Amino acid sequence: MNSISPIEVADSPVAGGASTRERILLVAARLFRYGGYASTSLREIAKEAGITAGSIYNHFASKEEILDEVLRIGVGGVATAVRKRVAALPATTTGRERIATAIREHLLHALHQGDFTSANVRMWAQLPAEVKARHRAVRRSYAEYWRDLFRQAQASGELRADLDVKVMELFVVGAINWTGEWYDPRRGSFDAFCEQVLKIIFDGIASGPQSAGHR
Amino acid sequence: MNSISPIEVADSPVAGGASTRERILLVAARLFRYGGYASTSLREIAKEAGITAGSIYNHFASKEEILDEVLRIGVGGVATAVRKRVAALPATTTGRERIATAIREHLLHALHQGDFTSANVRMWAQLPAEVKARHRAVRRSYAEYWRDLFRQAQASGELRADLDVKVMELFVVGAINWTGEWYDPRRGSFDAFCEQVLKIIFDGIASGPQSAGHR
Amino acid sequence: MNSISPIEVADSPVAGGASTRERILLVAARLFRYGGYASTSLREIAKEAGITAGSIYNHFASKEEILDEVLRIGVGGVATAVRKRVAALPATTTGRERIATAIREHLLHALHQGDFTSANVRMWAQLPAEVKARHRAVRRSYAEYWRDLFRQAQASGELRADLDVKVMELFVVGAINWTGEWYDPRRGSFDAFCEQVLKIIFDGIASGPQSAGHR
Amino acid sequence: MNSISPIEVADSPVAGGASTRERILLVAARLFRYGGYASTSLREIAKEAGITAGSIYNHFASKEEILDEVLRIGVGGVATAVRKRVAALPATTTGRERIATAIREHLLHALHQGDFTSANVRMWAQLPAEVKARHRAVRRSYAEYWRDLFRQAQASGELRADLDVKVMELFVVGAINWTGEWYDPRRGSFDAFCEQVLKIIFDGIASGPQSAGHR
DNA sequence: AATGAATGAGCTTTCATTCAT
DNA sequence: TATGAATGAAAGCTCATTCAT
Repeated sequence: MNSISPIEVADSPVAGGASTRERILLVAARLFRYGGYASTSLREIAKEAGITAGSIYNHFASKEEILDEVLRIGVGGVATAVRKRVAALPATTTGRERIATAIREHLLHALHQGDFTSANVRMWAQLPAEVKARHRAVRRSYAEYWRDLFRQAQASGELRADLDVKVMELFVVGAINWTGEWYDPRRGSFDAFCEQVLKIIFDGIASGPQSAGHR
Repeated sequence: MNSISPIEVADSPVAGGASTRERILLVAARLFRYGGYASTSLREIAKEAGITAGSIYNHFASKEEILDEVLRIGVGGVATAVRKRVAALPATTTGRERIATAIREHLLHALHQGDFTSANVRMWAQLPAEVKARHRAVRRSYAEYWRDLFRQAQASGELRADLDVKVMELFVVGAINWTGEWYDPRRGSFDAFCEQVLKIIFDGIASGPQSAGHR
Repeated sequence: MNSISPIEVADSPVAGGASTRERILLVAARLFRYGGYASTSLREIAKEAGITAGSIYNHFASKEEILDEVLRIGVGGVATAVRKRVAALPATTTGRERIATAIREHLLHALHQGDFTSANVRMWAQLPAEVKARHRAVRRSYAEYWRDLFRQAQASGELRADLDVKVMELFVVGAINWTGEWYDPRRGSFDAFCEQVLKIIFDGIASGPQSAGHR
Repeated sequence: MNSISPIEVADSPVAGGASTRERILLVAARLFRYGGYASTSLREIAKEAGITAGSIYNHFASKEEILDEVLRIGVGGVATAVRKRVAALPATTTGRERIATAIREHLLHALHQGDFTSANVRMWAQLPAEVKARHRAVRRSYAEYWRDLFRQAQASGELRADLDVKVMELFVVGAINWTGEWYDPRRGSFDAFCEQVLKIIFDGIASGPQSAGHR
């Protein structure tokens, strides 16, 4: 029923060339991102998509269906891209480099095709329970994917043994998701930014090799 | 007009002993946190505070004034507590330990008196511009405070010189703010959690002393 | 513009063989009957007729035109059938038997080709004034026809002289129209049912020859 | 929760003295009667009740709740009145006179406090299934009450033995309910009208003592 | 301080109707 | 003929806010 792949949608610009359905989704993602779900009205979405509110119903059965689609693309897009990129690495790639690749790819999506991903991150906590329920599986599976990356790297001795895998995953993925909220492309190249983030994550902010948290 | 200090409010339990005004704020913070601003109605707040919607206007001039108060307490509470705690450290304390202390105190607030802080974090990005404008000063000042902590520690050689101070601050504060979204007290003690987070931040997740991000 | 005779439509089954226009009418009559005019949407009619809403306008100029057609067939069908049947009676037929025949024929339509007739009965009172105005003539003429039947039978001494012809007509026709709302073919044969109704109408429900209503 | 007895409401005029809740009900009953449920808008009801649409929700939770109340009063009012009146008859009253009394009382309600009763009669068939389900019990119980009246009178030989009790009840009650649709008080006194109806029901329209339906 | 009824603007959604294809 | 997308006017309902009591 839904032949539009997440990536295609995420890639296409808000240009007039897009189909009405796509235009609605692009506009909705942006408005949801900056205004939230509840305070974005269908009239607003319609207006920016160049149609009237009633016409939306020729493409979506309800406001919630638009939300679902935006959420789906939000996680789906990143998850698919990350998995694909990591899978393409040579078999000899170290666990650490796998994680670095995943982080780079995730950042790329969160920052460059940001509306869907950011809308997802920002809205998630405040969505009605039933909506969350419909998307929990995909999210959980993506989280599990990351956890595996960490687990394997830890097992091979590349990651510290004194850290809980769950905490690492939640902290790291949460942190890089959140970069979308403050990243400013005008401050430097994306690649340079990426390397800074990777340094912090892998080696920390401290200069020396001291242990942290001692009192 | 506003005689309630942030800390008092943040400390007081939702107990019936609280004044009506305080009860409204506590309830509002919780509802804003989990449902967002737009989808939380005054009737809902009133109901949970044990009064009717009209009565709210005996304590606040508008819904937005409640929001303002919740936001103010949200940042104000943490900022004041962190500053106080760090200021109480002996003059000889290292920059690194100052930062560690700040992180611990911030986490304590974000996790244990969470509604105001979390509501703040979650809602911020989606607030109307004028609302944000009213609170930007406090937020900026708090961010500046952190940046100074980082700057000083970097100047004294305790933090890596190859990292941008701004990126460090935004990444670290963003990351610890976000822990409020996934931290689960049932998984272990707060102190243990804190130490894990400090380890990651200061020394990273990698086991060895390699440099990160090399390709 | 309207080449379909009422009877043909009323007789034809909902079979796929019917023309699109006929299918629309049959479906509309049924939906109007069970759901009323206002709450039956053109999309609903279209769907059950196997087309889309827009296509209806190739056959009817408006929803109201469909209504008009359904109403026309509703009274027209019964009226024509009753007149024809009664006219076919031998000249010697008594007034009473004429009325009995009319009742039987009317019941046959109201019960066996029920959608048009029942839709008519049920909707009439709640139709907008202008719609009613367009059909009042036919209805009035049919009512007048019945009133004549009663008048003649009363004149010939076959009906009681102490009853107002208008009251008789309205009461009797109203009552038999209403049978469509509760008649259940599973409770017995149509003929048996007819005879019961005729008994009540002509001779009443009382067993003896007492006068009614004395206090 | 609902302290207004059906009778009180049914009796009170549309005067400004009535409470807002009552005014809404009176207006709604009238509009439902003449326009049906679906095509009567809350704005319309509100306007005639002298308030705005939103205010209705201070008194009713939904449009359907108004409908429920109107329906409840519609059957409840008549049923209660009829039962009370018949119960007040001396024990020696004949079955026939009991039925006559019931008919008179029912007509009184259907014709003189007509909006609620007529709205009920007219709308019933076209109501959504769940609405009907909520009111079926009361209706059924009232029908059963009538059926008992007929049964007893038939058992005592006062009603013809060759008629089915169910058919009698449905035909008679349906017919007198329907009088509300055509009764015109300007044509004569209510009492005179009643007596005509009673004559038809008990003794039929035929003048002689012939049996009906012979061919 | 608190209430409950009222308001008016806004919301999502439905619908009859139009029209290019 | 039929379609699907579009429109604009409603609809039922929610909500922040006001105000007499």
